[in-house]
Amino acid sequence: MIPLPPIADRTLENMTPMTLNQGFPLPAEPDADRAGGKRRDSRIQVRNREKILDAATEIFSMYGRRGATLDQIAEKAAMSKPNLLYYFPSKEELYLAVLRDILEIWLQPLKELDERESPEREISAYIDQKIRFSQLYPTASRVFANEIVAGAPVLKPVLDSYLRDIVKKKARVIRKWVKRGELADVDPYHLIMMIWAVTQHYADFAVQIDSLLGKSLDDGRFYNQTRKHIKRILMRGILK
Amino acid sequence: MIPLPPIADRTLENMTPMTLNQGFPLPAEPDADRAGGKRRDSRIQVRNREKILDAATEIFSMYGRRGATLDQIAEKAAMSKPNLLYYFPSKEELYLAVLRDILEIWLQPLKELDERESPEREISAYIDQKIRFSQLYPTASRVFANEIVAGAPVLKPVLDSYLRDIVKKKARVIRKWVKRGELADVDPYHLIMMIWAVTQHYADFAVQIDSLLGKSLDDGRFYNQTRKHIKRILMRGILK
DNA sequence: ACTTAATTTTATCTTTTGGTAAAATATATC
DNA sequence: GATATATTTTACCAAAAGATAAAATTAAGT
Repeated sequence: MIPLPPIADRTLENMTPMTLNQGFPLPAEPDADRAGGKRRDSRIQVRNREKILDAATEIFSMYGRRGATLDQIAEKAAMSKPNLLYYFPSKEELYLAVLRDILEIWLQPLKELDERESPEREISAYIDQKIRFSQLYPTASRVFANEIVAGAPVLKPVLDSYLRDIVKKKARVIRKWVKRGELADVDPYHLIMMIWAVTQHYADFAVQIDSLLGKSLDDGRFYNQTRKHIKRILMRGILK
Repeated sequence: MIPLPPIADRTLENMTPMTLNQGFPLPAEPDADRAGGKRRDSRIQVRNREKILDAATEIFSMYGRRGATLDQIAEKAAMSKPNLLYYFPSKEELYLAVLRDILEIWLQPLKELDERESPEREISAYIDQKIRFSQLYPTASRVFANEIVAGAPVLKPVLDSYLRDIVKKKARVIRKWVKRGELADVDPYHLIMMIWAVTQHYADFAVQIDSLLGKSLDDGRFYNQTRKHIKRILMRGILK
């Protein structure tokens, strides 16, 4: 992951898992609670689970939930398939674990839209965070995209409940800004969709962008140019 | 497919395959040219190939190139697997055929950007065409999205050559508008990306939109609201 | 109606894949 | 250093999946 100077103090990187994990709606792992005598979280456990999750993210991003194979993931994680299955009991569980991790960081920024601040500041910060996510976790973004494009076979319940509620709440915030006359008369939902679409595009369709421009968000200059350009057009489009 | 009144005379529907097929850069099927004695294009051929392509589009859109299985496609097309393989010699060939069909209609609208017209008119028409594509061919759009998200394993060469050239040409058109002072100082490439991202989003992430809004582009009212909203924000963002 | 060619079905083969069993090795604890 | 526990490897299995062969059926041309 490419370390770039944080844009604001409200960055994805310095959020603790604790913060992120609050109220997360995917069924949590049974976790074989520590009371059961088994020591979890040994150094080796942590390291290997992480290795596997990284490998899985990459493979799932390229081949999708069904197309990815445990053999590929195991190879990328430099371990045998049964060894991998020692850490995650099945492919489906592994996929779920990957999605859980992604959603944690994907959902966070939206929650922070604060009606007490100006829309200019808040929406600008939101766009920053979204595009930063695209830069920091492009493969994760692609796994997510793949899941949604495929019809959200696994995430549908989450979209229908959790995400729906958050977005509804934030749509109200945007509507308030409009009523206050701080924002042009935009539909909150379409605005949010637009921001998602544009920012995620640079991660999800990275190959295309690379083909057309020979650039990626890894390139700091391109990253900033993209960020500013998106913000310029969108902000112009929605501010009064 | 939902027939809606055409927006302008320049619609996707009334373009002939002839028009679309010009210069298309994916290796064409061997086609066992008719000279070889074998009659092609019997009624039954045409009907079955179409049935298969439709089924394949749907299955590939849900499971991706690797995740889709011939059994699923055959079932959806209501024929046996060997029978399917009688029409398309392999899964890979079938996937290619599907992509070919999609690209034909996907690429067309961009080619029509005309510098002699006003950017207001041309970009507006372009957005219309793109969102119309999302409405008419959402599953096709998803197959394409899947291919790109997966890293364009099959289409990469096309992106690197054909698409690249078209986009470069059209970027020049946009740049000309900017120089003439008819358009704000926008980067042509980012503008094109933005239009793609926003318009395709409504097809590719349709489940998400359905979860959040309970609507889809099939709904004529929603279609028009979306179209106008996108155009309002984008046009405001880029016009002088 | 008869013959030829096109289409479809049945049976089958091989490879890939998710997953298990059990033995072997390494690690930690006393 | 012995013992228990955690981790890894090897060998394997059953189901799924892409593909082929060849027989059976249907349609077309005369």
